[in-house]
Amino acid sequence: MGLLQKSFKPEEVEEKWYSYWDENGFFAPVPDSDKPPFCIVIPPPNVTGSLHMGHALNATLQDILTRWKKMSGFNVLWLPGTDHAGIATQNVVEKELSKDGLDRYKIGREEFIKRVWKWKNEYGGRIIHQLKKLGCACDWSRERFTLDEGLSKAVREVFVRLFEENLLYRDNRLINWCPRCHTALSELEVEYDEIEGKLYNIKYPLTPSTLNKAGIKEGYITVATTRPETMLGDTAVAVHPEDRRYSHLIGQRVQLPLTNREIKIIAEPSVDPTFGTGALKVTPAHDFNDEIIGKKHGLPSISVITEDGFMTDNAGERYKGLDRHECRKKVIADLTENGLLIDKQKHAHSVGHCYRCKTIIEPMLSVQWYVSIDSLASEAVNAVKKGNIHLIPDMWDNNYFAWMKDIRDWCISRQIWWGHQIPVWYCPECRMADGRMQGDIIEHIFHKPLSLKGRKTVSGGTYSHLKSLGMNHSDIIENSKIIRISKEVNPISQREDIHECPFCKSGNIIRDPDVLDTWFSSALWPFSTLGWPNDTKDLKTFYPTSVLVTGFDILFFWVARMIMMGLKFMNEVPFRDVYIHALVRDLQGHKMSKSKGNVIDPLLMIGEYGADAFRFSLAAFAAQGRDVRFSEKRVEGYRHFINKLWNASQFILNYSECKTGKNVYECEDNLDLPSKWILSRLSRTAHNVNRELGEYRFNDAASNIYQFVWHEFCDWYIEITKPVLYKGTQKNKEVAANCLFYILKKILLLLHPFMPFITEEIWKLVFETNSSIMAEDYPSNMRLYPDAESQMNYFIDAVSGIRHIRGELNINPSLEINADIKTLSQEAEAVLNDNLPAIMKLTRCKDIRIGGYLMKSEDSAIAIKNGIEIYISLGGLIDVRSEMARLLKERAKIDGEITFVNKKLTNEDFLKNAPSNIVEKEREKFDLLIQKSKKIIESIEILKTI
RNA sequence: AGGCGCGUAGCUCAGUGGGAGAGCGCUUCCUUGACACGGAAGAGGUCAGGGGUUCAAUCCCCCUCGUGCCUACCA
Repeated sequence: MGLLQKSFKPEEVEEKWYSYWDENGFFAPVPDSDKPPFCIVIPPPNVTGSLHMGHALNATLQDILTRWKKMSGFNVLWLPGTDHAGIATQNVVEKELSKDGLDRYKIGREEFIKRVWKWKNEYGGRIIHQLKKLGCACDWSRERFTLDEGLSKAVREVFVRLFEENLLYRDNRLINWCPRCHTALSELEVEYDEIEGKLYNIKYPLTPSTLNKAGIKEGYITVATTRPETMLGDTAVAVHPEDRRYSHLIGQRVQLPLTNREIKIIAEPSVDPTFGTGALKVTPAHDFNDEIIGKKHGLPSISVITEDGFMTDNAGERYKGLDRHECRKKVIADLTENGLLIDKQKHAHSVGHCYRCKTIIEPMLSVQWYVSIDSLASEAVNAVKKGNIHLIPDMWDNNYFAWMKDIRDWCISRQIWWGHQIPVWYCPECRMADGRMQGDIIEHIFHKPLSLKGRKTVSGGTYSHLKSLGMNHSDIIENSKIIRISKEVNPISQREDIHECPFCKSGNIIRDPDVLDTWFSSALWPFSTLGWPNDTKDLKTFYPTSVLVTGFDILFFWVARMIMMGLKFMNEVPFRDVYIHALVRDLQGHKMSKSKGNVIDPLLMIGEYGADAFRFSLAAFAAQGRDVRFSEKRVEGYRHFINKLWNASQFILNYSECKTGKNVYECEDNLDLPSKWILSRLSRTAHNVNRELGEYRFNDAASNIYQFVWHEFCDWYIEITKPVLYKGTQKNKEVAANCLFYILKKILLLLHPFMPFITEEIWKLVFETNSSIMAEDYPSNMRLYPDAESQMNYFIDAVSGIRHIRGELNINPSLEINADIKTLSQEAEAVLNDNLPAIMKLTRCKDIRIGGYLMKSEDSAIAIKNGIEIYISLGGLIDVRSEMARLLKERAKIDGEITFVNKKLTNEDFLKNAPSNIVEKEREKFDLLIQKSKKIIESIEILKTI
């Protein structure tokens, strides 16, 4: 029997037990098991990530479920992995490159991807390592990565099938562009922040012909804008058709300032006449609303900003090449100089930022790949409506439905290199319907201008043009990047890489340079990780998975898309339940972020308090539907709980020679009241914990166990067994020890999902076994003793009654006293008589008489608890009456619990005789109480007559 | 602007149509043979405010205020 150390040292056991479990296969499901399956796929953290509070909460909850289900007779798989996190990872590696003065174009695509893999292999395992520190029971033999071979195969299969079913298309439209990350983003990847900007009022002069027609010499229309630089790409001014101020100008023309272009004034009902001047400049190439107006009115789109955020040639000689922010200043200056800027006002508006790098995004016209989402989305809505998927808590339903209703086609192409390259090829040699070569509209730009045979320098051009200059296919591909593949070009999508055009057999085919949105591969995660598109055993066993545990921040990014893809490709939902947990905030309720400096590092918490205490805290914090304000103080509190458990175990261990190992229920007749009581309480606790875990009420489950272990088992039962263990008969000792060990065992089992390490440690030490606690059954369906539970109340009332008086009278705990207890029932009297030694021990009484009043002296006091009257005698040490009076006056206490012998002081009496220093407020309070109770009595009477 | 939440003890938060709770903090007492990371006894709340439904409301409904998030708009 190993003796326990003085205190529990988490750092000494966590590593040991984790590798023990892992090496002995406790984390893996059993092949061909006939147990029911239970499966969770982890929300794959970014390879670039390191564990933050959100991950810690997320992983802890999954681990609790995993371990609980495993112990409850399920064949459990918790499948781990990481996400390649396209933009985020590419950014990290690009930053590294820039330290060496390099960029990705200088080293080329192939070399760059090699470097990212190298980075991934070196640093990508960090978060996995951290999950292990937390104790996660993931099956690491099944660990996946969104870019590994199998998942890439799944991605390609999905892409090609969607392509074949015409659910994918390319289109030239306005997208959110991050000039820094140099890629398109989906609308979800744009974060809107309110910023204090300026609203500029600018004069657009009417053209001479317009003035002539109107017969006036001078005139202008004033437009309001927050983005003056985009005026260089304006193609109209729009006013509301019923706006009287402007109705005479509809159809007329204005001179676009700072350019030599004239634009039309159009009527457009979506213009809000009350905003600004009521006249809107229309820039279809750089604003989403303007794009809609432009399409409606057949306006041209003029791009004035490049992919890098600089002004294009279209912006005019004076502005081309300027940074977009610089250009704004210059435009303002020029307008001011020309007297065209009327004024500028402060104006708060929200501006989109890249969710990866926080750069202001730019609406930009470009050709991208899209998924037609409507049919997929309606199936996904049905799955939740029909109850095939439950969102928990269900308040998310509305959000989900609302978002799915307004969903737009999903832009899935990204102009970066790290990711799944789109499995599409284009043949520049094939001809289009109109007879042109497709190469005519595939445009290249050279990495650096190239001299051709010393006579000409080219910086780029269309594929056909470059060929006509004598360049061959590989010259073009190797020295240039593709800047545009027109949407007219015919894409060829294939499951296997192709090397020649299936139509004209040309070997000069060009692969689409873009990669897929990271979320495209994550959308397949629940089935791709189980082996799809192969028909694997895992897929058969574990799909659909049981529950997805995730934060609401990726409900749309990820959860909704998994539902769509799961339904589309597996014909079945990817999971039954979606448990949506809260966000972890700091104590002030702010989001934790590096820039705010309020981040709490989970690993520091584990180091300071141990993984068990930290995990238990997270579980206790995880109330549904509310964000978590993380308080380190509470973690400290739960570390105390661990210490309590450790010490209780140590105490029990001291009496191991007393136990016989007999099943406690076999000798049921020998069980005393407290033992039956604690067994019954244990049973109830286990029942509640099982129910609450099943309902994802982790905090309730945690607090139930906490309450039971500390305030029932330790505070009462252990204390009650002490006199038996110290001085009891051999037989009584045996019964008590058997019970103690039995309950400790069940407590460890109940706690294991929450605190895996300490429970395994104590398990091994106390029960001297070679088998793991993980292999045991979770407590459930134990015997209840309802009579014992109610009878024990007499015991507890008696003890706490005596203690209450002692406390109120400040009787020194070392002082032994006498007590007389009068009960109102035979049952109570019997219960107290049967348990006298324990009661005396717990209350430090030298004598307790039950049934009569022995000491009705002036020097005694009573407490009344649930029908038990308790008198205690103090041996003349204290003037009880004056002491009581002092206390009562001091606190103006009116609950009637404490009073004098022979003269029960009711509330009414007390107030009648109350000294004048009892404030009027107390009297009012009392009156209110009387009224209230009278009302209640009346209403009950009424109810009876009804 | 619309939607979804939240407002309960000094702090962090549970909770319920009939008794107002936990942890931490605070006060008093106690080192008694598991544990001072402990034990015992306490103080402390108009359950945001107002109205309604009900015999009965902290809980259900409505309004107001405060606060957070999501969606949309923001020329």
